[in-house]
Amino acid sequence: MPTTLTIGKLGQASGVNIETIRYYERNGLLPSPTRSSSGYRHYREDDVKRLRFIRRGRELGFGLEEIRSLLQLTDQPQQPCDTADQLVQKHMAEVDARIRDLQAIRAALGQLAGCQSQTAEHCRLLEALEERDCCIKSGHVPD
Amino acid sequence: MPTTLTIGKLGQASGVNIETIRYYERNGLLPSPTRSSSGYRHYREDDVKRLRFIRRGRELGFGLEEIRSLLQLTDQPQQPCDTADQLVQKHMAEVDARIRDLQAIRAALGQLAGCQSQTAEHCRLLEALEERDCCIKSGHVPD
DNA sequence: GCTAAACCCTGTAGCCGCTACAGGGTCAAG
DNA sequence: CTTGACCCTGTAGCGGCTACAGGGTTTAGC
Repeated sequence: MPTTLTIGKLGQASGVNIETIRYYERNGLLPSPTRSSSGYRHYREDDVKRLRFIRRGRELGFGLEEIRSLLQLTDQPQQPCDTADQLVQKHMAEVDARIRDLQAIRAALGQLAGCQSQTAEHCRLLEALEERDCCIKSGHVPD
Repeated sequence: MPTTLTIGKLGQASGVNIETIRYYERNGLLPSPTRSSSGYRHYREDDVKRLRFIRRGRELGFGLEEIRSLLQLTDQPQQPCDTADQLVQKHMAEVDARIRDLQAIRAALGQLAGCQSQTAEHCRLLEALEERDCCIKSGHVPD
C-alpha cells in the first residue's frame, strides 16, 4: 500500500476534481507537492485532509479567500479562533440575506406564474416586466 | 426636449450601467442604435422600455438567454405565450431548489456558530470542517 | 475663442471558481 | 511492444458584468 497518491487518487479520496486540485495549488490553497522524476505530483494523507476541508468549506458556501483564512488557523492551533467565528457570523448573515432575496423573487414569480393568456400580447409575465416599476425590493441581482 | 438619448441618459432613465448597456448591445439583447456623425449612440424611448424589461428580468433572477427569449415574445405579440409560462415555472423551481440549499447551509452554519473555544485547536468550525464526513446533503455548491 | 470638465468611443482584461480543451509525455497491463 | 489510462503545462471559456487605457467630442463658463 503506497504512502503517496497520484493526483487522480487524491481526487478520488477527496471528492475534488483533478483540474480543481491543480487550480487550488496555483492559488496557494494547497501546497505544491513533491514531484516524481518525471514531474508527476505525489501527495500525502495530509493533503487529502486539507482538500476535504476545502471541499466542505465550499459546500457551506465559503469563498476561497475565507477558506484560506480558515486553513491558516488550522495550521496554527495556538491562535485564537474568534476570527473563525466572526467569519461564520458574517457568512451566515450573507446567507440569510440571500435567502430573503430569493424568497422575494420566489413570491414575485408566484404572482406571474400560471398565465392563462393565449398570446404574448396579454401575457401576465411580459406585462409585468414591461410595465411595472419594480417587482421586488432588493437591489441585489442574484445568480 | 430631445427625442433621442445619449447612452448616459439612457443609463439614468433605465437604471442600467453604461458599460452594461454596451455589453447588452454586443450580446444582441439591445439593437444597435443609430449613431451621430461622430459615432455617439442615440437611443429612443423604446430602448428605455426594453432596457427596463431586461433589468426587471435580471432582478427576478432570469439569465440573459431567458430574457432574450422573453424579449422575442414581446416582439411578436401574436405568438402563444406558453413558452413564457414554462420559463417562469422552470425558473421558479430553480429558485425553490436554491432556497432549500441555502437553508440547509444556514442550518449547518447555525450549528457551528458561537464557538466558545479560545484557540483554533478546539474550534467547533474548524473541527467540523476537518473531521466530519459531510455537513450538508446537497451536492450543489453555492455562490 | 479658449479651456477644462464631462461626456463618449473601442478594445481588452479582470472578477469568481472552476471546467475543458490542445498538445504533449509517462506508465502499467496484456 | 502496443494500447490505453494516466499525467503534464498552458490557455481559453463560462455568466454577467466592471474597470481600465488611450483616445475623440461636446458643452459650459469665462
